[in-house]
Amino acid sequence: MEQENAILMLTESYKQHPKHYVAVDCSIFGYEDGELKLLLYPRGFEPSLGKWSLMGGFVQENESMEEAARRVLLQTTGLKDIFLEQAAAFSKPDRDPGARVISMTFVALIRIDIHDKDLARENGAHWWPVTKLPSLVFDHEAIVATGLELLQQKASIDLIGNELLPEMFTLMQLRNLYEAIFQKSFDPGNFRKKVLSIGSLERLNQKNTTESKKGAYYYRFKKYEPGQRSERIVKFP
Amino acid sequence: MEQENAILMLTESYKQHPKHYVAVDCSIFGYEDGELKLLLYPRGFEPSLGKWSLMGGFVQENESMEEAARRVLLQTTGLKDIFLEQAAAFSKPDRDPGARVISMTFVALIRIDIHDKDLARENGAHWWPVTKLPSLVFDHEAIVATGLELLQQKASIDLIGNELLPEMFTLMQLRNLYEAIFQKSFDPGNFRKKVLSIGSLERLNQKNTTESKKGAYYYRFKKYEPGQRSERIVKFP
DNA sequence: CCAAAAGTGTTGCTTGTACACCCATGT
DNA sequence: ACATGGGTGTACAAGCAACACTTTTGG
Repeated sequence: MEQENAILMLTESYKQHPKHYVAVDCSIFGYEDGELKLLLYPRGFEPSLGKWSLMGGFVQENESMEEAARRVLLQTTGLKDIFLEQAAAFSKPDRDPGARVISMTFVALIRIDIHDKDLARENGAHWWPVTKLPSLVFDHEAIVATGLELLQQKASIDLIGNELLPEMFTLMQLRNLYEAIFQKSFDPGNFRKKVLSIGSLERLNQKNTTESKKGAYYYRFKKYEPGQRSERIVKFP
Repeated sequence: MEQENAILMLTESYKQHPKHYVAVDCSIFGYEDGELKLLLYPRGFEPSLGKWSLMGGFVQENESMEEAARRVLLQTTGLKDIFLEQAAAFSKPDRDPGARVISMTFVALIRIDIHDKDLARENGAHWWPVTKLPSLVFDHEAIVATGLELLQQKASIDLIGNELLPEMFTLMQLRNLYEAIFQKSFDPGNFRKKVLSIGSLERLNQKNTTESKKGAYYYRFKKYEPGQRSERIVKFP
């Protein structure tokens, strides 16, 4: 602690403290076939070589944790400028049996349809439905659980589909996404009214006729306009 | 990244990565004289010796970040078993000019009336009203802002007074606390009904007569009983 | 008596929910 | 024609904000 070594009062005073490996681990969520999915990798090195794992990497000297996470995302999905948010830190000394590694975890949301599938395949990546996850390395199951909670909390105030759905989507697709996130079903009529009342969606003049006979209007998220912040907050579920 | 060095496939593979100083910084909130206050310290070593700072410490080899934060809290306030929660990580490479330090930040809530005032005085600690904070070292102002947001969010679902008020308190005291946290005023009648509807307070048979002529019943938080979780969620503000 | 806080009641508005009901159309 | 999803309307309950009103008692 500081007071014990106040005598030094130098940059030197940092030096008596230990340094640690610091990693970022990303819970990468996507949405496909009506299911919320998580991108997992067979771990590429010991310990636990080959077991399923979140994608992660070590924080380098010249980068922040966010930058490290973006680097990892770019290297594994080919995507930049994606939704990425800090979740929680995991720091039990023995959480990684290979070495003492402190891990900051992130939640990323991506559109499965536009990520680089070749890059993912190269790394042995696989999309797992969140309802049927395999057992994971170390404490990664707890990390995912925390990330999923954050996602639900986020979705309950922000209307997040933008990050997970294609550019244009029907309200049924948005509802299915929310049902996948919250693992419960919503009344179609009420969901429609709730979601439209927020005012952040705009209806297009095209219809999707593949999922119903009548055809459903496509919607998309309005471009974010500063100054015109959404007043109305709607809580799910 | 992992795949580049899959050849190693050894614990050795960690070794090519840099290590970092990892610190914990605590936003310690208390409540006194109708104001929400933050505990600050004059920094004890260079750089920025003497400037106001959050209390922090470095994570040691054998402890988690939570343990490090609890150690810091114990050393500076004499309190253990207090409310402590992870907030956010701050990791810009140049955030601390003395060295590259990655900081995990925590929010702590304590009852000012029971903390060790001698210990605090010894370290030069001072309680500052959150509405009149001095300028802080490095990025600590951003850390406090994040912590305060977390506190407000917490208070808007959990009814937190337990951590900040004395054992027994009147509803007016609780309301004043909430007004200090949210920096706005609440209708006394509505606040009373809202807060009692949650069902986590119990009325005692004693009255406080110092703050009003009529006298107001004291309340306290019910002991947490597992199984009997509060169903009702009430949102503030 | 009066000011000030304690405590209760009333009213009207906004939301959420359950559910009925018509529309359009591919099979 | 009918099943399926699209889309709208209604009716009721719940929750909340605003505010009126009554109680108590020290000064």
